[in-house]
Amino acid sequence: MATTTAAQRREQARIEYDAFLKSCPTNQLLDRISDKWVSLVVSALAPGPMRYSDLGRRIAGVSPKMLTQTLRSLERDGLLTRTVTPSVPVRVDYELTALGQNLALLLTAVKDWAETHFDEVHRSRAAYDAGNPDD
Amino acid sequence: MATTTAAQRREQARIEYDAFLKSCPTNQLLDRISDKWVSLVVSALAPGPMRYSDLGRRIAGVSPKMLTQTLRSLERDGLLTRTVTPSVPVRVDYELTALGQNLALLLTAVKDWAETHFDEVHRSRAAYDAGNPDD
DNA sequence: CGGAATCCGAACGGATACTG
DNA sequence: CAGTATCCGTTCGGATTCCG
Repeated sequence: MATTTAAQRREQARIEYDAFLKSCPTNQLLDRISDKWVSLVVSALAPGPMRYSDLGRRIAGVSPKMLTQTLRSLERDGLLTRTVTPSVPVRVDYELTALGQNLALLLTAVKDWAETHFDEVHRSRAAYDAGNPDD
Repeated sequence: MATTTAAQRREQARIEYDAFLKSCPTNQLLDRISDKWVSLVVSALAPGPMRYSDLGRRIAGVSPKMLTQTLRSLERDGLLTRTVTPSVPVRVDYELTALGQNLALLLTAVKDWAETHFDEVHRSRAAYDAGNPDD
């Protein structure tokens, strides 16, 4: 019976471990906000409310699918509100909640960091690549 | 010749646009640091240097592949240094650079935010899901 | 110990087309 | 205008195996 014990133990460990990971709130939430589109959307909405197509134009490179998907998840997480105005052409506004504004401060800081230190990173990259040309 | 113009124009626009995106430093770098493993590794290394296997144990859930991959990209970007000590069993230490420490402050703040506000987010999620059970 | 290489399923994400 | 639905290539990332 020793033939299956190792595999079984590993499987068992994997299951328990998986449950542990799913129960770890930080990991979950961190994974959610560590998303490219999340950063961009939240940063874009930081100054004030914006319409769907305005967001699409401002963010540049986002597909309708990703934009909607990101907005939905942010709405679900209570980071922004979605307001539908049933005019002749429908109008939908998105606005950060207090919680969202809170997060925006952090993400904007990260964005600023990226802008500020990009040249350093870029130089470091070039130096690294010069050392390992065949990577 | 109008038959191909539309497609060609779209293709052309896509190429130009792609070049624009690739030339946009912020987007690039933001995408890089908006990574789950990057946050975790940088946070883990914030207090001080750590060995490869210590990182693997501390981060919990990272595969050797992802850990190495993340460490390599961070080293390439000049956010950490890799020091090999050729002992009998090889020993490799990873340590944040000044730039890495700098980023660590921000990412740790984000991590703390996630821990602090998780319950709010979780409640919001439950409420949202209650309203749209068949999503 | 600290990786590198490979395989492979799952998920991400873009393009397109259609709806209300 | 503000999406939704589908297709489909690309990437992510875990498991496994092997090397110095």
